[in-house]
Amino acid sequence: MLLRKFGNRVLNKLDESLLTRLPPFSMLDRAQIRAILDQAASRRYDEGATVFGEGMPAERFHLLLDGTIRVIRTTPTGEQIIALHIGPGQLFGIAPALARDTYPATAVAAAESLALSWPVRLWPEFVQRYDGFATESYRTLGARLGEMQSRITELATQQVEQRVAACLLRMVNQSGRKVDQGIEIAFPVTRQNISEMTGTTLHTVSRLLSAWEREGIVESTRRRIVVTAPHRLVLLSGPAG
Amino acid sequence: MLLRKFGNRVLNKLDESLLTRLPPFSMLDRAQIRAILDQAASRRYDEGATVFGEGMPAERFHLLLDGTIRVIRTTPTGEQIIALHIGPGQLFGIAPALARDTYPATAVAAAESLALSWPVRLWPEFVQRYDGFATESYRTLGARLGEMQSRITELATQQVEQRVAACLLRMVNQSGRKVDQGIEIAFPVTRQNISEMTGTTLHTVSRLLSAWEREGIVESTRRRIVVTAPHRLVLLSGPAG
DNA sequence: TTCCGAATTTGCGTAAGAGCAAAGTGCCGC
DNA sequence: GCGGCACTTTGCTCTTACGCAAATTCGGAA
Repeated sequence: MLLRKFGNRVLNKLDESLLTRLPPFSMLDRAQIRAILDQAASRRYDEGATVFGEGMPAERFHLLLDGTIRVIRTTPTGEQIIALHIGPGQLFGIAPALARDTYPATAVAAAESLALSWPVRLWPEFVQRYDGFATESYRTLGARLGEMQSRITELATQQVEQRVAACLLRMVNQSGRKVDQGIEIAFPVTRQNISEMTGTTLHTVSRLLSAWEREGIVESTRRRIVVTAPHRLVLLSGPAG
Repeated sequence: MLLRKFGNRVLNKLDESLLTRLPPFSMLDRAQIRAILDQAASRRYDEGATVFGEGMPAERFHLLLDGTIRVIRTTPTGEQIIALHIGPGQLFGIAPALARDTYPATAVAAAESLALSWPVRLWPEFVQRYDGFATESYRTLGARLGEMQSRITELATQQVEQRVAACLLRMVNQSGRKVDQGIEIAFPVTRQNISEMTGTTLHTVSRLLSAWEREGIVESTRRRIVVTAPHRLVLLSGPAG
């Protein structure tokens, strides 16, 4: 894990080559990357730490280097729902891209994480000065929009079992890591979390996971989930899902 | 209704002053507007006509002048779900803004509609040449993203009655027109349509509307809905909704 | 005006999943 | 190594809203 190798203060040469591979910066040359990094602040977040809160003035935009960020919203009655997960290499909190002056959701570190950030005033500058930056950022946004659309469709038409299966698959695809028994979701997830992603209750999720464990589709310990038979989950996630 | 006044071929001076008020063009001067209009194609769509289909190559982006466009998605099993409604003055089908080369959803005229359109290759030009165009477009996109987020939250946490109430209110806000008895939704809506927006069945929607009609909250004829007591719908739509 | 089809209403049985309650179990810090 | 807390499991009941079926009505076209 990056955090262990590099600590949390200084950006060094390796970070540079790392950034070069990330979509938003993939089209830039070394000097440009250097200029961008010089203006960045880097910060480490403990698990559970809040990066920014819903409604707060959007002062900075962020790039996740390592870890996982959960973007959540809270309903008037206090229930939380998880909008999406951010993985390494993704921009987040990009309110300036949408001409917003306040964050529309809360971002919390789902696991120990490392992120860069820049003041929002630099956004237009990046867009103007760095070719491909805008395009790549908006491509990401488009993908995110598409994913949200899929979530809506899912919530509206599928039943709970299918939604939970799809949710596991999504997490596996986005941040699965290969282990002996199958593919492990790379960040801690509770039943409660899954219920907040799929619009159900932790009880129902628990029952489903228990059943799937009996059938050999998943293995789980507390807050860790390993999918041992992804193909069977695909079947469960629905027709042509 | 605009269509009756101007027909469907020629853009005239009145259109110009109309466009000036629309967000994407609000910051431009007369000459710029003229230039933009010169490159536009205008087209009329009958109710039910398809503007573009999901998966089709995105060749043009559109601006709705009059009417209502329904953006829908079809699930593998053939169910339709309505992603959002576009009202006059809004851009739609702006795949180029998200670096997509194919439309992510289908757009159908919910009522007789009039729209301008431009080839996608003009998008970068508009963004570059016309100050504020990009900002305003992305502001719209941000709002749309926020609305989708709300829909997800709603679907995940609220129950059917609240969702349907919220759905009616949303339509009333977006395209309500004042009539004697209250506020009428400006385009034809079936119970089926509402069920496709709220993730329920037409039966349940019908039952709810019947009940609300008995209580004097709405009045409806076939495909037309008038909300007579919006405040009571607000209460029904949930705590602090 | 009459007729047809689409849209709507309503009843009834039922399944899915929520809600409540309570017991169990791993994990972390001390 | 121990205690406590957070997370998990499981049983039971009950409500919601879905699914199916059938009757009804409205509105436009001929």
